[in-house]
Amino acid sequence: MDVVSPELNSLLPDEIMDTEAIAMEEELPAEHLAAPPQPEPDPPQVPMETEVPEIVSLCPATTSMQMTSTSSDAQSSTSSGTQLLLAPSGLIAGTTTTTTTTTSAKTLTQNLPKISSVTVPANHQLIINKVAGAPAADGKSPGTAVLKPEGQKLLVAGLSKTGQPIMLALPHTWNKPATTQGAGDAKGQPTQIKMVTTVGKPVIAVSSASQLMGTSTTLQAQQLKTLQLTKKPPVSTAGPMITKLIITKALNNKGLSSPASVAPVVTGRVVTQSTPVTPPRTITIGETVSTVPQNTSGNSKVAISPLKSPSKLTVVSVASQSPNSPQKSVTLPLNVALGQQILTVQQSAATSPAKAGTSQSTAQTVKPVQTVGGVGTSQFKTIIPLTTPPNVQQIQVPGSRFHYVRLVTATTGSSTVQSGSSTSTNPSIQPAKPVMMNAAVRMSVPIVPAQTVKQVVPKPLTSAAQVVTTSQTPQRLIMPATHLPQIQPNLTNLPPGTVLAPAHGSGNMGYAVLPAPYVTQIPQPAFVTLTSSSTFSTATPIQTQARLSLNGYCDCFANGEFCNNCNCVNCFNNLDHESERLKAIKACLDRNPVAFKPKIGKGKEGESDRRHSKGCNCKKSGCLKNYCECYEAKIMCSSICKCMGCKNFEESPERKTLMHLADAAEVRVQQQTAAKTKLSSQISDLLTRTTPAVTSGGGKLPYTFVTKEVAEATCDCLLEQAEQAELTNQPQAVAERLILEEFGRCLRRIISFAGKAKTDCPINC
DNA sequence: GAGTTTGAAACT
DNA sequence: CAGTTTCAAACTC
Repeated sequence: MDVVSPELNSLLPDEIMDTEAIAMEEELPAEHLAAPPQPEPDPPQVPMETEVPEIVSLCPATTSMQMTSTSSDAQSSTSSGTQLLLAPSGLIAGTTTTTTTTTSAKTLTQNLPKISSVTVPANHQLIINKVAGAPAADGKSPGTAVLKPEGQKLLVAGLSKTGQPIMLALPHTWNKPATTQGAGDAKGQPTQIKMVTTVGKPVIAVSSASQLMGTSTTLQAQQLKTLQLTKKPPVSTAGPMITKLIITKALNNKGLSSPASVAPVVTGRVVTQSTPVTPPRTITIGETVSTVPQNTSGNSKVAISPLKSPSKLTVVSVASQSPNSPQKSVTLPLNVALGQQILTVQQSAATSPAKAGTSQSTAQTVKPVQTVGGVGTSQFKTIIPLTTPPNVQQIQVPGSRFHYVRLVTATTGSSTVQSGSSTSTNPSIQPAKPVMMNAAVRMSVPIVPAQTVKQVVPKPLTSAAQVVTTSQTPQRLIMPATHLPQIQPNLTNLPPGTVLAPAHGSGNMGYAVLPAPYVTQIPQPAFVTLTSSSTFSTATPIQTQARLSLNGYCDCFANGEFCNNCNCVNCFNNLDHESERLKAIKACLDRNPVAFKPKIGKGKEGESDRRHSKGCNCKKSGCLKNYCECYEAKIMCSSICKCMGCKNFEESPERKTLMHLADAAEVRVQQQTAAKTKLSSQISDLLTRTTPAVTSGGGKLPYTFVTKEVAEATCDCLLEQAEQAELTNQPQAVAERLILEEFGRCLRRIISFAGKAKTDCPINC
């Protein structure tokens, strides 16, 4: 079924729709770590999947994101991806039993490298050593890195609460970045992935290869746990490259055995994000675990390092609607998080597992979002699994940073099905929840800008996903009006940057990703549009005035955000002009594929080593004014800058002086502000207190002598006192005391004058 | 607050 | 790819 109407397709950037454009094989030749013994033609790639340069899905259950759909039109496979399954051999059979029907997944399981040993250190890390001689090392393509039999290690961290280890499959391509690193330990040493799950700041490190830039993990209640890792190879490579490692953990609810009794099977998929030149690559690692139905996952949190991206992402899973078929694996594409960092993953218990699938029409309440480790909540992204996953469709726009989620929640049974031609023909949709066209409302939700990662998420083609495509409408959240009272409050409560991602297949859970501006800007009433009014003004040409708000000059637009509280005039960068906005986005991406990527990226060193992605081009400012983007970002210019007369480098005395002065000025301003605030409150309080005490005199009250002039003079005295204290380097406590003493003297003088005035002129002079 | 400067992005 | 134009923010007065 089509998720995007042809009209909409025309509006979307090429990166979105042109699945052929991003052929991962070009730069990242498909490498099957566990290649089938016999050369097998790759199945036709699904458009959205092909956008992913490399998709590795080893675990059938977890690959449902791309392959769960069993309908005839379901996506075929992810064969192009490198695949490596690192799991005890005996567990492999269990994985095949779960769900997947794709051939690639089966073949993968047949050729999984065997793990020779599993080491569980005390720090919740699991090291898996691959057995030598794994069939994966054939080296299908020239660029293929080969797992070294002797030491390919996979370090899995963060054992789930149930004790199930999360294992990461490490495709041999993982080593590729290492080869280009130039580090001494790049070659010859076993590649090791470390995944340390700490509440505060998760760290995922890949030894000897590259540095991970960030991670994001989403756990789908009861059924899946996905983890995204972002890896960035050394800068020395041709261009910035970011690899995302997605770990998907599928939990089999029916499993009654103890958590420890069943070993998890891991599949992996790695997405490598790179510059336009370098196609992204994705590794997804999934884990199929039989667990106790109730919350095996509990509230597992995976903190992810807040890396370069200022936007952070919080992942919160909500109780899913009970799947009718627990065995059905539900995979949730987590790459919706894009470049955003996921800080928290909260996995909630399933509500009612035994509930019949057909009755799950009502949206369940979204659990409160839990945010961990961040201050600027406005920048946090939240992934909240929705309870109506079958009705959630996610459309991601690779490279565009914009991701769209279409939610089609179940409506009443009497509701009629959408007008679209595609859905009615699909028999699989019939049992699914029909969407009332007249009553349904749609919500437009452009999703989080992928700042660093070219998103690769297959179109949700599952039968459950309802297509209410009214031709020109862009990707939207579609919800029945009757459910809005339930859903909207949830959305309202969502922290900015909520991520709603769909569940596929039997999907019991959906996620939505909403950037903060999208949530905050759009008033809820405006957020919902009746589908009946499908006349979305797509034909409206972008007028001159509109262009002003939709070109790169607008920071909001450049940041992939809606304008909010801006001073723009005739702004088109809002939901009311979605089509125009999409056109503008497309135009921008056509001109510059990385137009929506953050300018400040990560350097080759640690996280703190940020640097401008393109470098500045300053000529007159010496890179010591805010004209310079590097200086503005408080980073030093790098070798890629083309500035002239640059003084923004480490040893620059001008820079040091400037920084020192700036710091001193800032401190001074803060102190003065604090002092003023405190004194102001004290004066106000004092005047309030003195009011009743002096009213009996019949004369002019003392505080009436505190005229504006007197108050200003008093403040001058106090400020002078503060400055003197500062100049003499008095401690703050002493300074405050001096100021208060001065204030006391001023007050006594005022009172004294008031008394004199009353004496001299008892009759209200 | 108006005018100038500046550099990024768009445009050619 | 280089030069020019446009634009909005930074900066100055």
